[in-house]
Amino acid sequence: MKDKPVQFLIQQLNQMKSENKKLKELQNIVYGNYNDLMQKYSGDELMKTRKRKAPYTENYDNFVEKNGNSTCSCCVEGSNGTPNEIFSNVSKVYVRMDPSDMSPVVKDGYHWRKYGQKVTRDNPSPRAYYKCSFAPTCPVKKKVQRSVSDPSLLVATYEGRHNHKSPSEDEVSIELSTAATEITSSSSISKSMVEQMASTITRNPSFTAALAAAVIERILDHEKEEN
DNA sequence: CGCATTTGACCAGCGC
DNA sequence: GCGCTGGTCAAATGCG
Repeated sequence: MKDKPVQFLIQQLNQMKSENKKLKELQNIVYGNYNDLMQKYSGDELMKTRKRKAPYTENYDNFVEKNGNSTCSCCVEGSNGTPNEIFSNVSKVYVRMDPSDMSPVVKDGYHWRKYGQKVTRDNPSPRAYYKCSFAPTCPVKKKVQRSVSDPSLLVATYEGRHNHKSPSEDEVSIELSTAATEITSSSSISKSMVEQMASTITRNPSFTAALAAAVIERILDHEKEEN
């Protein structure tokens, strides 16, 4: 009886490892695309194409199509500590939304305060501007706008780095550690309870997005350490 | 009543 | 210098 929840958690762990492997493959694709871009444009040429000092590429539709990722719920792009400063501290997250859900909200586990909205020239969908409100000193901002070619795809552009942990990351770790404590300290825990807990966590869109955000953060931290 | 959101005004960068 | 555009501010408004 006691082994079943443990086996279930091991199964979940293997599943997470599998997903982690997929994320690594995605990361390699992103770096490949990034290197292609860097070869095509020198930093000066890239800046010449910018009306403003936008520190990132706008060509996210090409990115999605290149990877044939039309059904993925979440894709990431971005880099840090690269030789070219214009790409630093900026990342993009692509979130496919339910077509019936027209609210331009990306659930990524952080708390955001909307401070502006603007209709831009190249996209009829309004662009929303958010600041991280979880920590008063957190400098992170994000812009959220629907893709021109695919209105069900939300493009969230993050600028800066969080100087605090993700709230949802805390929640998830608390839930997991609580489950682990209960499993090891009690033999009466039911399998259905564990399954329900795992199901609740994995079906939560904010968990998925928060996981992606956490992976990006780890990658950026790793790169920063290497440089 | 307090907080978050909305939205028009304002500012700054860029091209002409 | 002027107009266009993206980004930010802050007063007004809405909601729990």
